[in-house]
Amino acid sequence: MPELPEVEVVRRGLERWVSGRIVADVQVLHPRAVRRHIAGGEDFGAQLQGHRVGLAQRRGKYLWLPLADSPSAVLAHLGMSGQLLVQPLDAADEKHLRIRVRFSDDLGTELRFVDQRTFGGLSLHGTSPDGLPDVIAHIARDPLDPLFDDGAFHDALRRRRTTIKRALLDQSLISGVGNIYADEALWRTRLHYERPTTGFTRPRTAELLGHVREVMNAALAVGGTSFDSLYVNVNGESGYFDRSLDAYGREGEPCRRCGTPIRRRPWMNRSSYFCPRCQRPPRVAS
DNA sequence: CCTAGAACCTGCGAGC
DNA sequence: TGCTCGCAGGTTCTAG
Repeated sequence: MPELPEVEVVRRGLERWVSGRIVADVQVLHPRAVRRHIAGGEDFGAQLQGHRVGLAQRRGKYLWLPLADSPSAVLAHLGMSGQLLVQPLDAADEKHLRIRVRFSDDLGTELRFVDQRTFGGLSLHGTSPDGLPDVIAHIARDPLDPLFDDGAFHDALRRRRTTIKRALLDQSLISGVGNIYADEALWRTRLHYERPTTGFTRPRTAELLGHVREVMNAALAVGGTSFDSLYVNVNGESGYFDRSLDAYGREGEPCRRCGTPIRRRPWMNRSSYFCPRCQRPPRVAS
């Protein structure tokens, strides 16, 4: 489910409720949840035991917990339906509870990875000197990262022979953008999702990036309050979804700029939402 | 090398 | 009621 803003909310929750604690015990309840940990669930738990968790980090939609005393980290991806929850020890197990992590303190809470569709998962990996888990070296910086290079992104965009929404979802070009925020940023920029990237001008790229950042920051501002409790709740519903979306999920509803009904088009096994008047398709679109 | 499409899962709501 | 179909916010592998 989650895109960058939701994952960042989770990261903050982990930093507050999990960082600094020492792992006592790990239970892997579904093998698919650790499939990226090649050595398997037993090994995953054994490797974590006794280690102190460092400050939670994030790049794009990936987040990780460095082990304070080793050059490795627990990498997490929420996939489509993943949640990381901090729950009281005696709370009933969630239906789709996949991994449980207990700590050697008396705070009375544990970390749970819950995931219905099992596209997400946890795994342990070595980290490079800058702290990045080695398996996500190909993931680009995200647009909220101060070191994101707008000029390099523009150049890479023009080099690609593809269309703009595909490029926005390509995590090796720019990370953290998913289907919702792609549609939202494109609506704000008045760009059709099938616009070829080749002809992008510098100002157009700059405008698009500006809107990507705006929509993410807006979502972050709303969702950022939901972790201020005992629970690290990711379950999406940052509150932003219901109220503030201009394009995504609004098929048939009037465009907030021009009143034209928003359209939904099947696209890459999912959907694209756009205003047919504000976001004109390219002339030679297929 | 690059790009487009399928595959990986489970559950929910709509329609018959 | 119960079945099938379409749909869900992601990533990765493979075929061309």
